[in-house]
Amino acid sequence: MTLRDIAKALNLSTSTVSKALRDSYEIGEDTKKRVITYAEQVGYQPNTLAKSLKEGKSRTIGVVICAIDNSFVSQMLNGIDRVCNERGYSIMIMQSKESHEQEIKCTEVLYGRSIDGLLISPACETPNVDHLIRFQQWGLPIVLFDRYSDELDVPKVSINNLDAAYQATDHLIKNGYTRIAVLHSNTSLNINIQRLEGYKRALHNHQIEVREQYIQPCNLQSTSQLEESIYHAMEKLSALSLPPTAIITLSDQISTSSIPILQEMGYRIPQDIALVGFTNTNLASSLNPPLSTIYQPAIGIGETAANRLIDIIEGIDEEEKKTVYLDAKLYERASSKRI
Amino acid sequence: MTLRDIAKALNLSTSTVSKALRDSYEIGEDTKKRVITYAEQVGYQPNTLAKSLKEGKSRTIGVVICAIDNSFVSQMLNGIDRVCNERGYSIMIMQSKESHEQEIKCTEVLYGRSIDGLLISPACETPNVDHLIRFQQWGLPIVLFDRYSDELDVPKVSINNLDAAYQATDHLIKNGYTRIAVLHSNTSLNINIQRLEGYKRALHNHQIEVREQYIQPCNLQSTSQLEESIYHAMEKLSALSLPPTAIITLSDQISTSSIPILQEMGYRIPQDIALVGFTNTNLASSLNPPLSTIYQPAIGIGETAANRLIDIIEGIDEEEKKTVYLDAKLYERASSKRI
DNA sequence: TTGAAAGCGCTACCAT
DNA sequence: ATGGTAGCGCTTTCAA
Repeated sequence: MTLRDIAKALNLSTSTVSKALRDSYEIGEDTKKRVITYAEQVGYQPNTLAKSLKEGKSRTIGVVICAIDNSFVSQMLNGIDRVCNERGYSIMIMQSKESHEQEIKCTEVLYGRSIDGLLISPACETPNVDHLIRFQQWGLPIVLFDRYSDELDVPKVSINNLDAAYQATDHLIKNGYTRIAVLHSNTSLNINIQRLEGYKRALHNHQIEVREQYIQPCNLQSTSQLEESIYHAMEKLSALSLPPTAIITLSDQISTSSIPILQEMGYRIPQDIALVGFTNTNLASSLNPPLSTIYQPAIGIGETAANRLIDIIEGIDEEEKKTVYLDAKLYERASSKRI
Repeated sequence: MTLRDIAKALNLSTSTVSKALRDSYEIGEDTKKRVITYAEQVGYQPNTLAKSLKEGKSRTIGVVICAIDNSFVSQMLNGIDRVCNERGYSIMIMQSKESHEQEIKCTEVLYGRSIDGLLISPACETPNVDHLIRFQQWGLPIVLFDRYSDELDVPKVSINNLDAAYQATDHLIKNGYTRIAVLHSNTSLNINIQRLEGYKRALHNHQIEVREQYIQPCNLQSTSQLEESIYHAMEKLSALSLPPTAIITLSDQISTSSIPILQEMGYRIPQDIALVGFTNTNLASSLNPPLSTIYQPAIGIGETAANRLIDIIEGIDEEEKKTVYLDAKLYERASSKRI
């Protein structure tokens, strides 16, 4: 059922029908009524593809994330989705699976599908943004969310990563822990660098020496590689002459994967090792023991990023380059209590 | 950068360029090379919109789920995504938020966006499928996954719901529990009916009377309503003259929401109340106590559904109406151990 | 107030 | 082997 079909049936021209359905002032009330009634009756659905092609915009936003099946990520997507629906945009989600190559493929597919803008949280693997710079030069609006890189001059939405890691570390120190290790994402993405910096700064402010052996990278490429790398990191840490008495896991993926592994390895938490994790799972308080967490405003990150991107697309953004940092929140629970 | 731009630059016609890029036998090798080289050099990206409009297919699949931020759902989406990527389709995901009205809106938006097919897991609210029947009559291929309704004559992919609930109930009975309550999704969707049926059949096979007061509906509309309804259900159950000694939660949403609530209400698990939950969270074994679960092959459900839908779209499906039931698996953990 | 026609970028048919 | 052209469904300008 197309405009032409309606036009033929009502003995009108397609342009009249088009205008009538868009409630144009040019069309008489009676004609409008006739058209609208008929269209409803036959269940006319405008062809968005044709409209998009004609108008040069698709009202579709591309979203690239590392993996969809992660509580933090899916909450951000929820925020993005809410805003996009509200403002009349559809989203096309693709997963980079932390692979740089895959990420490039995702962006190319999305660009080919005429997205009006791109929301992307880059893969950990190689924080190279040449492909994004190319798309930016071609005029594609881009907003980075959660993970970001300073190499790309676009709006960014994230949290106060330094502060979040500082809070976690400071909390552990105040609870009597001084030998604190971190499990991080092994990427030079800003988000990771900043979190490591927050960790170091907290140690420094408490006159605690930073030990490089306490800083262990994890491999996020796949679940199995992540689990393996956490296992190896823990083995390395426990083999140290001064093994750590506390651990901070710097991402949701690492946190949720670490918990079962630590338990399997026989660590008692917090007696053998205290734990604070960056994670948004709503099961944190139900874990054994309840997990102290750095909780990020995931929905807010998604909403803010989507709103900013659409603002840019629609040309109503003022300070478009300013990065927005939301606040993460520390929830103190038993996994990091003073012993 | 369009075909015409390339054609102009190389002094060719658009049709020649089009054919050259699609490696047509009609085009000479040298011309092909010239075109391909130039296209790569200027970073030509074909306009998928135009292609879709022309060809009458978008290579896009619409996916409607209740909510994206749920471990089970996001795992299914992961499976769908994998298959779609592999087979050259993009997906457009929309959330019904368990609202029937919202679900209709989702399907209409997706249909308007010229999807080639629809993967849908209907909302709990009102299992009315008239809108789907309409789309089906208009020729839109549809596959139901996870949740399904017999009212709609399309391929379905789910699990052996009756068997899954039977397993959970049987397990509890064998561990000595006879007063077993269920928290269910309050929907007449097949999936829920079947699970309740499995529960009843297990009781029956063990000569245990089915008490209707033990069967409590929950309201999935929103997180807060869900939590409230679980709370009320538990209050009702504990007020009974013979309160239950075990509970089965019949969906991922209910399971993950129940755990913190039961703990807050002061129930000791399994001493005061044993628990078996339908859930795919990978934190089940890390909970306090480790949670016995019915684990569904979520990725497999997604993959199977996506493959069947694409088979239908591409006309290579044979037994297209047969429903596929995958097996769920019971993991026995401490939350339901014999006391 | 209504209609004719061009054109968005692409493919496919038919000429050359 | 290459090119011209119609047309996918829509919006928009200009004419009637």
